[in-house]
Amino acid sequence: MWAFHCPQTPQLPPHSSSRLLPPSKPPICCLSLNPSSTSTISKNNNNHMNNGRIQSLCKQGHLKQALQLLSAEPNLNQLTYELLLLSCTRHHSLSDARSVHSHLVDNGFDQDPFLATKLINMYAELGSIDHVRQVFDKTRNRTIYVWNALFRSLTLAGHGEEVLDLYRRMNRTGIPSDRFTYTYVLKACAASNCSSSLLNRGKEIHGHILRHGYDVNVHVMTTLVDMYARLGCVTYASVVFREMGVKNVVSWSAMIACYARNEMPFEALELFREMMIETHDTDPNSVTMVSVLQACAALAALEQGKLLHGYILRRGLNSILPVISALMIMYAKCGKLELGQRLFDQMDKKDVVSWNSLISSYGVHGFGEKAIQIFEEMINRGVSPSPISFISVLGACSHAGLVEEGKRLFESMRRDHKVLPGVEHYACMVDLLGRANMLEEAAKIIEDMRIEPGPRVWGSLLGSCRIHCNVELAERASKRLFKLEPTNAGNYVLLADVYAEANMWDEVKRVRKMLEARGLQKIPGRSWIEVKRKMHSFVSVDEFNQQFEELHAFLLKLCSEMKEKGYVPQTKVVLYDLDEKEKERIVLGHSEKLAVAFGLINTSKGETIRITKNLRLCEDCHSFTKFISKFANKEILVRDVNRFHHFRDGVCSCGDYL
DNA sequence: CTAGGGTTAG
Repeated sequence: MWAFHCPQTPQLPPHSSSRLLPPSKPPICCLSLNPSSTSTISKNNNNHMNNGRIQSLCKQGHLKQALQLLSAEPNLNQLTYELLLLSCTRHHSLSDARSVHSHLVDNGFDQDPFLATKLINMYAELGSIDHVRQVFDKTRNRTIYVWNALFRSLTLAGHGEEVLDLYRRMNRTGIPSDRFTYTYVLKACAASNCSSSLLNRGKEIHGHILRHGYDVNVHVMTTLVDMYARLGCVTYASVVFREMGVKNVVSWSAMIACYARNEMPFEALELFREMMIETHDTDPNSVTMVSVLQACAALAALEQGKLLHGYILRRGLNSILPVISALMIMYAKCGKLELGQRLFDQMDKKDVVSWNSLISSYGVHGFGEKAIQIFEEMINRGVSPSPISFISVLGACSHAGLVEEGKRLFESMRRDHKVLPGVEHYACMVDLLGRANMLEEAAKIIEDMRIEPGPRVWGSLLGSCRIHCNVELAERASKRLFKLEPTNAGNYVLLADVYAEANMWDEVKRVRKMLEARGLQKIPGRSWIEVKRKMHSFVSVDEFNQQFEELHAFLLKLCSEMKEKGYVPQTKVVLYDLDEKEKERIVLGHSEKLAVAFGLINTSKGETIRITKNLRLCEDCHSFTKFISKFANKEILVRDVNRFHHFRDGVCSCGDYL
């Protein structure tokens, strides 16, 4: 039904329709106003000089002098006000903006929708959202430009929900949206913190877009892909993407980024390949490369990553900072820390993200002291640490068990660097203390938090409780977590792990029932390995895999040999109360061990094995792999869902903190 | 006044 909208083609009136609006006349007469034949000019003749002088002072950046003329000049025209407002924006001066605004009000220009748009954009730029709302509220003639300016400002300031409410209001007034409106409201849907109601709003807007024929607009459709991507609806995103008639490099990049962001790195690489093969006029650019590199990093696909590096060099994209950061991280996560360091050393310009990338590179490899050292060097070079610098360095402390250093850095962040701790930082601290078995202190940190502890924080605590088998605290943390993210299966599994460790089998059963009752299930374990530039995939106890028999026999033999040398299967990871032999059989069928076996058979002597997993590495696979790295003298790299393990000579870079 | 990207983590 066309309740409030008329079906219309997206052809739009030129922006300047209301540009030369005389201040006090009602807007209706302005719509057909011909800019070249208006009374405005003759009216302005007598002060034409002052307008001209103020305008040129604005253009030259002399805002203060322009403002001095302003006080003695009541007859300014629209263009002069526009230039004054732009100049205030450029000078970041809210007080000057206020005085130009009130001058404009005094002279009856405050109902000019063109200037209202400019005022809104200016206040948004100056960070004063209250003034944005005020201008909007006082503007009676709300053209689509005025609405769009409001939506844009509120969206950029993170007031997504408010935009969606206002969008409803606009629809009720009967003003049709244009292509800009759609991009802003879609962004507002995506920018708000994920909730299912937002997804419904997004779908509703999607419907409006189709009904009004805007599905031919590349910008609108790309934003739609991105919205679904950010809300985690990969399927919707890909349907929209596939049905787009015209795609450009931005649309392709948005879809590739969607896969990379939603833990589907395979699909990201596959789509990239498709883009390379099937499009003739859309070459990937630096933005595309960044997402593809992330996918390689997630898969620890070093060979693919090296090919991309070559391509980046050939295309001359190798001096773009985001590309280099992404390359550094890719190399680090593929176990080639020194290659990332070399890239860093060769950069002639570095920004804070380059530094952060290096810090976290050392962090994931378990080199905590080195990470701190780089962090300090960054500060000494005059680069201010960002919130993420602290997450990176605190994460590194936590991996390396550097409790005191971590505390010291946490205290310095607000005091010395004016960085306010966010939930992520608290999560790092909880992790740091929790891993070091200072669980009470970790719980205390949460109690003392001034902001609402999110799922990350409670998740850190639960994770630590699992390591140190603290049933009581684990129950407290999971209670909160089940409320905050009821559909995250991982939390239930963690709690069940704690109970199993404590031999509380009835409780294990109870948690499993909770999972089932909510229609959730443990995600089946899956591992990938790159051999000769090809990825091979394994599922736990995968009888359908053609090589399963061979691999399983190989593992059985290996296992018994290792047992003689002291390997003890960690069967407690099996969450069923079965007998020991059966448990051993189950853990030996874990996908990661199949991948390790495949790697041992199919790689040459000095070659590193690189494996990726969709879940956390289980304790048995971890100790098994540690053992093998010594026993078979193999370097093995495993990329977890949330961590990175570099096994060498019987030890792991994670320091046994899974 | 429109669209895509870097560093983080249980």
